[in-house]
Amino acid sequence: MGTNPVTSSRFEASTVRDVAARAGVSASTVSRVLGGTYPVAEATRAKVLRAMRDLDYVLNANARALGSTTNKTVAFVVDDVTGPFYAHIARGVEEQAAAEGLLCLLCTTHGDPQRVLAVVERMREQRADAVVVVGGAWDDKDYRDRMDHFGRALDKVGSRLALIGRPPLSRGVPATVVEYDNEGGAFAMTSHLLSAGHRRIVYLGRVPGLSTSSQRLDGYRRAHEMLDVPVDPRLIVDGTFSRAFGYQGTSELLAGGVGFTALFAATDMVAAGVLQALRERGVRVPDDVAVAGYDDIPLAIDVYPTLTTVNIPHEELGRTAVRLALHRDEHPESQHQVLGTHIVVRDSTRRSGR
Amino acid sequence: MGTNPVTSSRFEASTVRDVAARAGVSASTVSRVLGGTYPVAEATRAKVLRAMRDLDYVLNANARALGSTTNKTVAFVVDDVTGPFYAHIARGVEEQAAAEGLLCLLCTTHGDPQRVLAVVERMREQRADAVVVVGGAWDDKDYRDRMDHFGRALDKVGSRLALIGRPPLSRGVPATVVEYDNEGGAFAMTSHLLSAGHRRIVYLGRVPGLSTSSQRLDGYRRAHEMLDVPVDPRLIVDGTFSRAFGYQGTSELLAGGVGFTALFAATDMVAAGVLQALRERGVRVPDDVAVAGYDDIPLAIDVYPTLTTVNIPHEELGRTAVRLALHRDEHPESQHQVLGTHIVVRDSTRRSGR
DNA sequence: CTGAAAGCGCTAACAG
DNA sequence: CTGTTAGCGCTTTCAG
Repeated sequence: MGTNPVTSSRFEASTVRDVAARAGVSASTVSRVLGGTYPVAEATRAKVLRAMRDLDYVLNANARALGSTTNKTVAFVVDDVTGPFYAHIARGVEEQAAAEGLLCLLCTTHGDPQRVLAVVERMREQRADAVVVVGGAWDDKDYRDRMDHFGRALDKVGSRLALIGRPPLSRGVPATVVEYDNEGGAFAMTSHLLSAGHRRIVYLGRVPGLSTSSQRLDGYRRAHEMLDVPVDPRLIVDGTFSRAFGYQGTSELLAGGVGFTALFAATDMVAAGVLQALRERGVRVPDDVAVAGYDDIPLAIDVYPTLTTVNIPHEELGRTAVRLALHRDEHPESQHQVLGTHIVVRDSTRRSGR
Repeated sequence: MGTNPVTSSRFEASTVRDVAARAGVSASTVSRVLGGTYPVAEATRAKVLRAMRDLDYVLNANARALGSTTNKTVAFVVDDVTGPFYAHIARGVEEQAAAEGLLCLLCTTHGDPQRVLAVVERMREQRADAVVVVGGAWDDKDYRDRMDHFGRALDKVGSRLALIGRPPLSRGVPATVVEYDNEGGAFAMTSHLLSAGHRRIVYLGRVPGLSTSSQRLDGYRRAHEMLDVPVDPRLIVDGTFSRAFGYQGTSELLAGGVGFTALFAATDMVAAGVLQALRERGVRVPDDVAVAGYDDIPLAIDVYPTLTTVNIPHEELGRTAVRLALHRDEHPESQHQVLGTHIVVRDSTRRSGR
């Protein structure tokens, strides 16, 4: 019974045929007990199982996938796994994939469109069951044409493009789209700020041409219109979704002399930079300036003060995208969904006095 | 040239044979231009390439993998992608895999040993080139036996077990191990605290039986011995690597009346909880209590005050593990490496006055 | 340089 | 219930 010491030579792995021979049955029978989905005499099955054990038989997934149309995998394509925003979506994707018995391939693109192309091509070769793409979408024609192409290309090999947090593609392009209510979240947050009496609210980190950004800004604007509060254009500051920009943008804002009592950061990461900049300049939050973020990543409760922000159902986005994409034939009508967002009020907008 | 509108029926994907027929050559020739690694007349190659384009030919990775021994994938097995600690290692793994032309499979186990077993089995079926496992290792025999088994089992199908941040397996078990200097980092940090004059340093979040934990505690102890500073056993507090424990453990400590001037948290996450608890009780950091963490995750610069911690080369761990595992035949001797750690001093231990 | 033929390991009709 | 017979799509000798 004792395991053999140190025998790490490269053995030929045993195959169905080897198992069949040892069990004294045919290869098909072995295949049948492997599949489990076919009647096999209990005695025979036992013999086969035993032979498998003895030979340490390992199924060859490639051989199985060949012949079938699917590879039992879903691909998750993202700029960078390192961002908490993406990491949580990744978890949802992985969990749903696992629940459906599929493996999850992780592909990063580092924002390089060229790499996205390569990745999609690679996934076609892999015959991935679904390809989930998440990350900012640019509102230009080139971009949409390319995504349209991906949708069709994947469909052609029986795979499926699934988009998270991006606007839908052209009509008729086969793809699954799961969005979250970007505009609504921004509207709710801005209303929260306005109803606390703020009249000069900075929107920090607009990224022209990025769908996520325009939607959030739309919400910001609509809330102002609702209450007939004019928006000073100088309050809307262009930038990027980064901590560094949050810091720098805030510093410049303070130096620039544009007055404001609240600051709505484009993302929580931006807000983290904002808080640091304010702290260094002795601006108190929320007493001097209220601060809000967007995304509700774990960081939001670790910064000081804890951050009021818009919650996005990260994991559910991932799970839903995978589920819809895999079961597209059963629910062809619900291939475009918009999940809800809601604000979470914490200390960065909660005023003690005044 | 206009793309055809909306034709999303399921076509039979074309095969090498289809391409061959259209190009007026044999399947082998097509295969040869696919491989690229064989002389083909320029004219022929052009014809073939053209036929591929016309037919939108897509290689079938499964068919290719069958026949060859490898699937061109490395698997990354982790408790939970969501933790920044793991996310950064994942990035290293993914990057190195991509650099070597391999795909990266993401598998999560949620700390369930049963799932690890299932995952490893699944990876054997996939014929993954390497299986990278990261996360705490338990110092018991059962655990080691199981990992030994995995190492051998993977080896048998031509794959490779790669461990990150875990102690090596039994002698002779084929596996790649990349550790980081846990003990050294803790030693350096504790020395830093001791040399600042602290004599009562809490170690918060010891997890009995977890290799990472014992190594860190060893470093803590060695630093004390070095300076002949006795360690009050009450200063070493058992717990878990979580934010929640950091908060709760600190609260109890403050209530318990055990005096201390510095607190070394087992991880940055724990430290985040510590800082919150201290702040709520009005204990000033670093003036009343200095706080240090371990891991140097991005969070460390977002908490207030910024956290002094031990840096771990996350990405390099991932990259190195993949590189070593894949090239094990070229460098059989260097299959166990220990990467360095170093402390990063920030505000949580930087005293202004006194 | 190119074609014909055989086979990777498994599954899926068809017959028994 | 079980064995036989064909492939799945690609690579790879082995001959031209």
